[in-house]
Amino acid sequence: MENKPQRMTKQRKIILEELRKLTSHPTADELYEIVRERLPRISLGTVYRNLDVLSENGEVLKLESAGSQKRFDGDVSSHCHVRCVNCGRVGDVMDELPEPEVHSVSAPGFTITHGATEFYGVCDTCRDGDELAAPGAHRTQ
Amino acid sequence: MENKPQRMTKQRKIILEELRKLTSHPTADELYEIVRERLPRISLGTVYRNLDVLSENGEVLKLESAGSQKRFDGDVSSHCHVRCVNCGRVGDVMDELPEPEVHSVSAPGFTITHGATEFYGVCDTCRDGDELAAPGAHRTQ
DNA sequence: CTGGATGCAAAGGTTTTGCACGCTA
DNA sequence: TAGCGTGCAAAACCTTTGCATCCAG
Repeated sequence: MENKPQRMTKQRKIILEELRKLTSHPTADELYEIVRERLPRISLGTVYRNLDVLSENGEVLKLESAGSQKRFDGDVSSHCHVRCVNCGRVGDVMDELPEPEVHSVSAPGFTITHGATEFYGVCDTCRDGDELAAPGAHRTQ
Repeated sequence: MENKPQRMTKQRKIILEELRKLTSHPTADELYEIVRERLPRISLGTVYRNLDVLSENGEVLKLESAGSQKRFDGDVSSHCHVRCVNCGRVGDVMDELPEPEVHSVSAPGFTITHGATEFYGVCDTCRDGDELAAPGAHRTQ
């Protein structure tokens, strides 16, 4: 799970570059749109395949904890995330927090390997009330 | 987000009852199969619709943090979860943990409202190596 | 050269939705 | 009785995959 990818293709290189430029934790198709400006003929499938490979190699983070649509993070260093409960956008938490103590907790039927602290809230775009600016948003209630 | 549902139909009542009986944090279709034993003519769409209503009313928990398929929890009291990184199953952590301190953290562009500690690991079924018993599982590597 | 990677498009899995009818309050 | 809720099926949505071709090493 930490072995380097076999081939560094143009596509893989540019996907990685663009993801690392961003702090926005894009979804696969958001990244696809961005990469497409440099590689107009790239396909969405290629973006998905590369994000898979890169996350298995530990070069990017696949944020499972992000609701329906997966999001990706080019910053692999240990840090916490906030998620907008309205639109799903993910942000970085600036402060360093201690990793949850794994050895002190028990869960029947599970072998716990690690823990994470996650935050929830509302992003500025959603707080300011414009539903249009929140992609795929539908007001909760 | 905390108003009671307008009507307590047979379907809604039984869905809630069955979910509260379980500690397994089922997916919508797992719950559908269970409820179907009591209401053979119920539809999957109804299960989804009711889980939405019930979670908006705070009667059940919708566990967004569960990868591709969503899971639901009939136990609304504050407790932490473990997630199997192999098959996605969710379990309860027995120990009480302090809620992360929200006021001490900052995230640009976000208004943080609450935090949660989440754990990851492997469930017994996956540890024991039988891929067949893990629904939809595919070994990571 | 060779086998991993790509583009394309189709398939797959999960969740949502339109519609006519049913049933709770 | 009014109008929310239901069953059914189709649609929508996100992600994965098969295949012929391409290209990095």
